[in-house]
Order: sequence, then structure tokens, then C-alpha cells
Amino acid sequence: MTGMTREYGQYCGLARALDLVGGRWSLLIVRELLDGPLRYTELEQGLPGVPTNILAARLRDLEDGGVIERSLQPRPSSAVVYQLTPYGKALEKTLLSLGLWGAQSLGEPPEGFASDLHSLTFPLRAMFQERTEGEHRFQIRRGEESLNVVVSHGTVCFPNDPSFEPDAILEMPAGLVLAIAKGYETFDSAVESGNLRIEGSPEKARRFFEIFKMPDLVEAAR
Amino acid sequence: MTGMTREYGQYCGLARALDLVGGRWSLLIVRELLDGPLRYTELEQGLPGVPTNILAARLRDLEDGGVIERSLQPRPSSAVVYQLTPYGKALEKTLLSLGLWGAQSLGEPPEGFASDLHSLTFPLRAMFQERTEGEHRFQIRRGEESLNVVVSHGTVCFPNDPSFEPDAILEMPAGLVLAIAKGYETFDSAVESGNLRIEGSPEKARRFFEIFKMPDLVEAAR
DNA sequence: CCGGATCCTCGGTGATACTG
DNA sequence: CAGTATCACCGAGGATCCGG
Repeated sequence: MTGMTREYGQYCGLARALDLVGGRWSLLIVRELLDGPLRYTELEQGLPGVPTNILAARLRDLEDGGVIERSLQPRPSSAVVYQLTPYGKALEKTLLSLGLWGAQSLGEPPEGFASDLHSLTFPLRAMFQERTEGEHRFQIRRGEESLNVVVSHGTVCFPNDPSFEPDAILEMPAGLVLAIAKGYETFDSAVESGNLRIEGSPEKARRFFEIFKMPDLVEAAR
Repeated sequence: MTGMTREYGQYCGLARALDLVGGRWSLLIVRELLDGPLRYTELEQGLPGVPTNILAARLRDLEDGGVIERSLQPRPSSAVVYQLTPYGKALEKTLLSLGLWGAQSLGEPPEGFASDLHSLTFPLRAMFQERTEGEHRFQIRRGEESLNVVVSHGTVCFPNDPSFEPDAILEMPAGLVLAIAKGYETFDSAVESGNLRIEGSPEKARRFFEIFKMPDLVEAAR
């Protein structure tokens, strides 16, 4: 026992799931690992405010539960990394769905909201409309940072490729991406205000926000 | 503040969701309410081991979060009941998905496992294959208890109707339903051992376990 | 009986310091 | 870098009590 919260003990899939990933910080750790293996300190950075002892305890709990696994990076770095097991990876759809639900009651991005573009991968995956046809290659930029987004065959990915050649480049802060996707701002007003600058195909850029758009779960459930 | 666990504070849909329903017992309370409004004491019975103060605190938290609402039953009972708001109802799909994930690492039902048939509604909803065509009417029985199951137009429901007329009646304990659906036991062996008794159409009865069958999420994710 | 409120204890959580 | 050690605290768990 490493300090995990007490178990529910019911013979129920939901109770079992909560035994495994219902602990505080657990699901946020899984979220961080959705894009690939991370090191301990990288996890700490992505989880602002997590106490280091709690992080260590949760990583052990998740490992014991078969959700993540510790492994050594291939040589020569040979650092410790944490990654999802296939079972942990199977949580992705559920997590995106839960994130979408929570986002419904999340207001506009706060004033000083500034996060790195990489943190957009989770909400973009969640909002992605799988019905999308054809292939689309975008690059989001903000200063030195950039995030490549490829939509193809009904899937999204975020290739980390220096020689990536997008159809359209969108220069904008992370918060603006979310504000437009959530409908708090429009594509046109963002361009007009100068907070969104386009390079390449403007139609493609506009298409981005048709592909990534927050659905209304509450209405859809009726 | 009523004692809710500390909030994460990130501008992230998942973190927001966990702020709302990430507290201990919260999601199990929502699960209980999926089938309709319940009273305080009914909730207590469905949540074995929940401390009454925690239940009260969580109900208030969930109400403050807009997930559930207190209301008075129509006359003449005029009792306090708790029910999901539309926003809370929108959690259903996600919850079923999380339950399915957890159920993957849940073993065989324990020896002495005996629960009322009504607790099957959650796992049955979760395992339901939406591609099902036509209409099917089942009744599960166990002693005095019974559960009506109607599959129609790609949806399931559990009508509480005394004059219900099923196509097939399956007399069996709740644990056996889950054991067969999870593949720990087969329909035939259950019939042969006498733990499953059929009335009405045997083919219909067999069909039940094609409609309600646990998928393998881990394999499906590849 | 229903719907909690109160009290007390224990352990998980969070913050900081420290170490191989 | 990747954790462990320590400690204060407060939420969780359990029992009991109370007003309608």
C-alpha cells in the first residue's frame, strides 16, 4: 500500500475504474502521457501544483494498476520514462469525452492565459470531428513555439518534424485557439484584430476551425 | 465551500470535470441517478459504505456544480429527490465508457456475489451494442425480483411495467448475467447446469447475450 | 422513517527539505 | 534527475444524535 485512497470494493466496472484512476491527480497524469512517454520532471512541469510525493505515489499506484509502466529510454540517454500501457492507452477516448464534458462549463479563457502550444493537443483531440475527409496539414505558431497538426483518414496527429510543410500557418496564442473553437470569438474578428495571422491558404486556415469545434453535448444528448 | 476537495485550477476541460465530479463517491452518485430520481436513503442503499456526511456534502457539491438538482416529488408524497440536470445527464456516455474500461480488469464475479437485478442496468447499458436491429423484449428474473429489458431502435430501456410481456424470460442470478457477458461462462453451460432457466423463445434468450456482450477495448484501440 | 448535522479519529494530501 | 523524508492539516470514514 502506497497511500492510495481506500477502495470502493464493489463488483462494478465504474467502481473498479475509480479504484485505478480515481485518485487525485491520476487522470491528469494519464492525460499528460497521451502524447507519448515523459520523464518525471516533465510530468511535474505539466502538472502545476502537484506535490512531488503525491506524484511519486500516483505513478506507483498507476504502475501497480497496470495503467502505466516505467521504462528506460533507449540509449544513450537511458533516462527513466513513464508511458501508458495498452490498457492505459484504452482510456484515451473516455478521457477526451470527459474533458469535453468539463469544457462545457468552462468559461472564456482567462485574461492572462498563456500556455504552451503543446497543451493544445488534448483539447484538439477532444474536439476533433472524426467525419473529416481528405488530408489537412496545419502549423500553429506563437513566437518560437510551433505545433504541427495533421488531419488524415479520420485521425489527428501532431508530428514533431522540423521539415514539416503545412498547408496553412496560424500565428496565434493558445488561448485564442480555444476561444474561437468554443465560440467566444470568431475567426474573422480574430484576423481583423491582428491576433490571428495567416500564412498560406486562408481557406485552409478557416477550415481548421470547422474541423476543431466544440460540440454541445447537452443538446446532443436529448 | 462545503468540504469539496481542492480544485486543480487549470484552464482545461478535464481538470474542470474533475473539479466537478472528481471527488470521492461523486461519480458513483451520478451512476445511481442515471435511471431516474432517487431519495437520500435510496442513494445510501445503493452506495454501500458511504458515510452520511460525505453523501450530504457530495450532493451539495454536485448541486452547486449544476450536475444534479434537488426537487420535491409530485404530490402527495412530496419527498425530497435528487436527479440529474441535463448537464449531468450528458455524463452518461462517458460514465458507461469508463465503466467498461474498468470492467476489463475486473475478474470473475466473486463467489458470494448477490446483488439485486436492478444494479444490472448500468453494465447492460454499457455493454449494449448500438447496432442492434429490430425490437426485443426480455425479462430477467430471480425469485421475486424481475427486470424488464427492452431493446428497440438502437436504444435500451428498463420499463417498470407490471403488465410487461417479454419475448423471453431468463431466470438467473445477476452475477451469472455478468459472467456470461464477460465470457467466463457460456450460455449453454449455464443452461445445462440449471443456473439459467428459460421461458419463451430460447433463440431470443440466446440473442440476449449477443446484444449484451463485453467488447475488448484494449484490442479495439489498436 | 427521512434527511441530514455533529463529533471524533485516522489517513491521505500538500508543502518543504533533503538525498542517491 | 528522480525521487524519499518529514510534518501540519484537513477531508474521509464511522458512529451517534436530532428536527420534521
